[in-house]
Amino acid sequence: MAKKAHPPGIKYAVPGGGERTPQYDERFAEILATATRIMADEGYEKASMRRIAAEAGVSIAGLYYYFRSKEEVLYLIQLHTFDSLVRHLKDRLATCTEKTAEARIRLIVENHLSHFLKHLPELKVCARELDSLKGDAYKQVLEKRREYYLITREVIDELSEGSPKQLDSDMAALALFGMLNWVYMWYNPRRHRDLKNLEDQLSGIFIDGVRPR
Amino acid sequence: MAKKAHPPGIKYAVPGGGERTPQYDERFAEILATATRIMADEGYEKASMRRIAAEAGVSIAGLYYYFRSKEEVLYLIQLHTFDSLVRHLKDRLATCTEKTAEARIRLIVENHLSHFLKHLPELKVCARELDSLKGDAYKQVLEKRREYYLITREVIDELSEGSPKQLDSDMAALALFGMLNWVYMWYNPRRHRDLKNLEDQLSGIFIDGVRPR
DNA sequence: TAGTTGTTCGAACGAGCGTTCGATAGGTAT
DNA sequence: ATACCTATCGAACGCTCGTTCGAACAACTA
Repeated sequence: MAKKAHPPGIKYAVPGGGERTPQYDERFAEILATATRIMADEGYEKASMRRIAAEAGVSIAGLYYYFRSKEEVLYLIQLHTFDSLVRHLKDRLATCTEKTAEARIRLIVENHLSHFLKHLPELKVCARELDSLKGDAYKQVLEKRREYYLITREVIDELSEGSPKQLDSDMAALALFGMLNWVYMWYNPRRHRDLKNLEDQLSGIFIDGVRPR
Repeated sequence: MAKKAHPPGIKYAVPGGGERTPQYDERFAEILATATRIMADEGYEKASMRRIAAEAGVSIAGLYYYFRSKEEVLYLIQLHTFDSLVRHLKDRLATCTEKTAEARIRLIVENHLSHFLKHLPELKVCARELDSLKGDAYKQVLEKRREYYLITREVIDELSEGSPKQLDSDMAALALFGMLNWVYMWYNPRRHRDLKNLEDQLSGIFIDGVRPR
């Protein structure tokens, strides 16, 4: 009968933990990409499993061979995206030769925005649907977000060291994420082709806003 | 029979344009407030007319005596909110004795955040559901948003005058709105009771980030 | 009193939703 | 040839959705 292809024993698949045959993984990734695009366009609630199935070229029942539920689809998008975001950031911070806090902030902004450009629908879904998950799935994603948040706040603390104004590094970090996550509301691939300029503008404002004079 | 209570001749009611009896207006406002709270909690798509009706103490059909459609409810929330936001801002800018650009930016931030505190659900709906409207309704709300945007950008231009760095005032304005509109994602009435501090932190970062040294 | 008008409602309609079930076809191993 | 495993599907279930219809009730007007 073979009804369940989902990895047994764990509630949800984790990145790199549920692989089967290469064909399975490829199809899985294809469908997930389609779902991400539709959820980015329409929002999580409005994106229907029927439409995801149709655009991915699979039947509705076929969809449930790869995913346990609609919520799991959203969970996987968010988990993969934040995981990849954090992993890249750690890599680049580790191999960064520049040791100044300013350079590190620029690296964080650059990492976030280049990820954003490369995975626009993913980041859009993550920014908009942060609160749509519940229970364990929410907590697991929150954990990844928190990791990202803590790394950033630490660099901000370093940057603002010795400043005469009493900067609240929590609020500063949230202000930075606000700038960065709001980008999906106005970013236009044609009008903002110069990614380097976008990075410089945003990190410039933030760094001068936080660093002591 | 008297089926239509909606103001005749215009597609949608405008603020101050569709008034009827005081009782009607009061009930209208009550229901709209309930709808706003639910849409802020659940999101536009997930907020059902049935739940809005139930929590407002009215039947489903009764709801449609006051509103033509669910989309009109969202439209009215956004229109009223942005209208009030812009109107207050203009008032305060006009009666502002301080003439420096810095003081004006602080005023914009203060106006935005105090509005935010006073109308938390409204601002939350506006920030999250900016793209959920279509057609004329979307355009009309966009017009109000644009007015708000232009006022802000002008003050930013003034503030950054004479700066050595080539600041893109469009991006700077969008960065500011990002900071401000993201607040609803992390703001906690208990943890951030000191509104003045929140205002100072955010305007401080932005002003020092934009102003020439 | 009879008629009009503003407000409210129960009940339903048609559509779409997420999800499940049992079956089927092809490949692989015994 | 038989048994099993993977991948896929058509069809349906039960439910909720936004919206509408015709009727009822109260209040005012002629």
